[in-house]
Amino acid sequence: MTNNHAPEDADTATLSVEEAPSPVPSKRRLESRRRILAAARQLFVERGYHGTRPQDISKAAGVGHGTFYLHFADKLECFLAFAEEASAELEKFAAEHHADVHSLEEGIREVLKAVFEYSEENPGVLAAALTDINVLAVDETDKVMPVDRWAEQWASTIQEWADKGVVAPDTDPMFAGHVLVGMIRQGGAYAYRVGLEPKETLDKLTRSIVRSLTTTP
Amino acid sequence: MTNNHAPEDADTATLSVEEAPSPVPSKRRLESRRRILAAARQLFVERGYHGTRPQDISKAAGVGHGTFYLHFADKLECFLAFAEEASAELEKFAAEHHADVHSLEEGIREVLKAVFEYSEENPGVLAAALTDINVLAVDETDKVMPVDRWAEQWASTIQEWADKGVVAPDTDPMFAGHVLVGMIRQGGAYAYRVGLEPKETLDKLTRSIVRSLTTTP
Amino acid sequence: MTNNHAPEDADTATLSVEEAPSPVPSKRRLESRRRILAAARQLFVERGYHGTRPQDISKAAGVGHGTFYLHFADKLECFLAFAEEASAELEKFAAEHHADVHSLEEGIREVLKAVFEYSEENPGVLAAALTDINVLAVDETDKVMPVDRWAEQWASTIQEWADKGVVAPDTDPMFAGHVLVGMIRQGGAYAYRVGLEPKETLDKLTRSIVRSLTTTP
Amino acid sequence: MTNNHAPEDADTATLSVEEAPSPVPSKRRLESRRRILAAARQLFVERGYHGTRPQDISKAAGVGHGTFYLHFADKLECFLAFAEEASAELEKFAAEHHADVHSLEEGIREVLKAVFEYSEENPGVLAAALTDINVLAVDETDKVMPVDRWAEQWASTIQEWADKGVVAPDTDPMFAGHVLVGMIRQGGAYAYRVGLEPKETLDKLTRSIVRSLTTTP
DNA sequence: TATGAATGAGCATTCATTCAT
DNA sequence: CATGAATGAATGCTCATTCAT
Repeated sequence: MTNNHAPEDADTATLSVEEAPSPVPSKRRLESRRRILAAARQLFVERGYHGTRPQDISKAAGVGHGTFYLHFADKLECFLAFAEEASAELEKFAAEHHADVHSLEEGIREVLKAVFEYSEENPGVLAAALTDINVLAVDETDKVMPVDRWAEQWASTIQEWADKGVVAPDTDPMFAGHVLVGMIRQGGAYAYRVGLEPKETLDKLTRSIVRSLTTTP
Repeated sequence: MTNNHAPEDADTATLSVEEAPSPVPSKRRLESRRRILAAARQLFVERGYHGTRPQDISKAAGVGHGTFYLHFADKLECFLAFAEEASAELEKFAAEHHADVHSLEEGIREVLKAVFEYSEENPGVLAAALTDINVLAVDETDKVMPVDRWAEQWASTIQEWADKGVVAPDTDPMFAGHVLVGMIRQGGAYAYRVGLEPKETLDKLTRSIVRSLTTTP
Repeated sequence: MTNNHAPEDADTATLSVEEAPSPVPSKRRLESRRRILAAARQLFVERGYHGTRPQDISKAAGVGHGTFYLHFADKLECFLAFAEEASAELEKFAAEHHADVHSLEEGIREVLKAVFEYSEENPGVLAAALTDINVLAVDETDKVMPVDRWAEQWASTIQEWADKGVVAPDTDPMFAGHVLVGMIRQGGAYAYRVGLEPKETLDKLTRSIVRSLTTTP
Repeated sequence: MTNNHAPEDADTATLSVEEAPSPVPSKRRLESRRRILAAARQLFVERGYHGTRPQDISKAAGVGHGTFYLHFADKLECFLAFAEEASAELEKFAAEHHADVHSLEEGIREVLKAVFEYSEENPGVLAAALTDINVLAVDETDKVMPVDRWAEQWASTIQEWADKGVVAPDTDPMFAGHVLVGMIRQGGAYAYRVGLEPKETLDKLTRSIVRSLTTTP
């Protein structure tokens, strides 16, 4: 079908003789994609998925409308790329802010702090990126929601803590990861909406999460 | 609740002695609304907000397309009515399942049990009804999301517990209410997706929530 | 005029035994019609033909929506009844204001004065009533436009003047009647829009019309 | 004139060095617009504003429905473009037919002749183009009606005559311009409807107009 | 005679995507 | 590799009119 983007999933492209898919994505091409993603990010955050048209993105990116489809198979793919990007950024941000940690509480607080700082520097980005996929498109149940990937990351962190014995032994890391993401999401949204102090939000959320993971003997 | 939307207030200039626009909403009218809401519920659950057209609802309800707009000003109003309905049902369901409760844990478990039982009897309804309003329509920020109303209900329950001294004194009921809804939502969705046993889900969620609200001395 | 509206076209109703069309239009029926027409007048003036729905009229009249069609076959018939009413009113108004007239100029001035006074007492009514029928409905070419009836009235007045020899002998009364209505319409609309003094408008229009009808030897 | 309607101003945030949205409106684009306008003209004349749907225009123009909205923000804008076009055509037509003129009567006769000839070559176009804006859309009072622009053109012509002293000194050019348009409109419509000879119409109308503007000492 | 709930063809408009250049 | 004009199925909604009560 389309040739430049995705469809051939790594292993399937073997035979095709003509059209080697340009192994070195020319500088111009990369620049286009960068501009489109930047514009998409801004618009998805400002107007939401349904309020943003591919045309708007192209225009804001300063490229032709057709160029959009040179880089993304459709609107959803573009959104997922945006979500991915935000996710990666957050992870990097969190990694950089990883102070030395001596307790569970400190660890959680550090990560949350990174999340909130990222959110302050990139307002609205997380909220937009975590949008539920079911609401974006019907019958796309195969695709993985960004929010779930995030939960899985938390799960593995919790697993590490479990290995160290700092969380309650009856904790199911995967389940806890998802629950925890729910806490951050809903709690963060509420705090933002009512204008709660970042410090206070951090305190309250940390406390809730730590307690939900531990049991004092 | 209100549904007789009246685009024109129409004080009608003339004398008009009697007034009273429609004090008794006629059996036929009520039946229409009932059918439309029932169809809307089914379709919103099956296909989501964006996958459901007013026409589909009307057709499924067995009424004319125009009749839809006799009862709801627009699609969003219809969705909110559906969400409201589901919310009320859940509340009633929970109230009925209120066993005698002797501890915080027992209390939370009872409510969660009601929620999960309701969800089993009405699969998908809660997930649909809790859909984020920002994703439904752009610039409808004034409207209250069902999920927030639910959080507020939890908040008042938590407040009662706080008055009894069974939750940690440093608990902010409103914040905790939202956090708790996040836990249920995300945890419930995860459990449903991976097919976790209801009993197990209930145990895990109850444990997480109780811990998040208490601190053992 | 019409009461059971159109279907039996006066001469065709001879045989029908049952349903003598209620030769004495009950008081209630007349009252309904009166209310509807009054509401129609107000709305047609305020919002124009296309901006007014039969429902709006019924509601403003304080009658059921179906009642509208008990009195008028359709919206257009209702509009024409309104135009007719306005036309009759204006004629009556003009007749009452007929001072003794000793010259053509005086005669024209008197009629115009009546028209403007009527317009001041009934703002917008004439403008609305004179609406071009072609703009109201497609393929209703058989119906007579109010504006044409008005032109014909002017024509017969001009004929009288011609008989008295006060207008130029080469005047075609019918043509002149229409031209004159055009002058009043467009001139009046302009004067109203730019807020010209009534006195001044009257002077200017009278002057133009008198001149257009006479030739000084 | 302007037609590249740009719903979003879209300063596009990013750098964007080149700018210039579409300095040369591509041949294809112009051709599309031409076809749409031609189709619109035919349909507006044949069926009137309310009898013509954007879909009909697109279909008749042989373009997709969406293309219509690529060139006009909405139906009204398309109609106004049509009216503008007709107006410009008429003006050009009149300018070309400007014979040497030695008297007011001759001048008026020449212009009217041009108008009637244009109307004969383009039947119905003037009638359609002069449609009252209030009848097209409610609450668009800001837009200038073609008929008013025409009146203003007449006004300036009358002003020129006044400067030469060939019209009565008490003439208000602006008012007279509007009155005169009323005469042409209504008189022309009447003549067309009853099938008056063009020559005769021209004579009668010229006579009326000349007289309305002059006073013999 | 009156009602008002119901109707459904019809409307103006949008937008994700394609394709000729 | 890029463009932007073109597309047309689809959408949410209206409103003149009917008809069961």
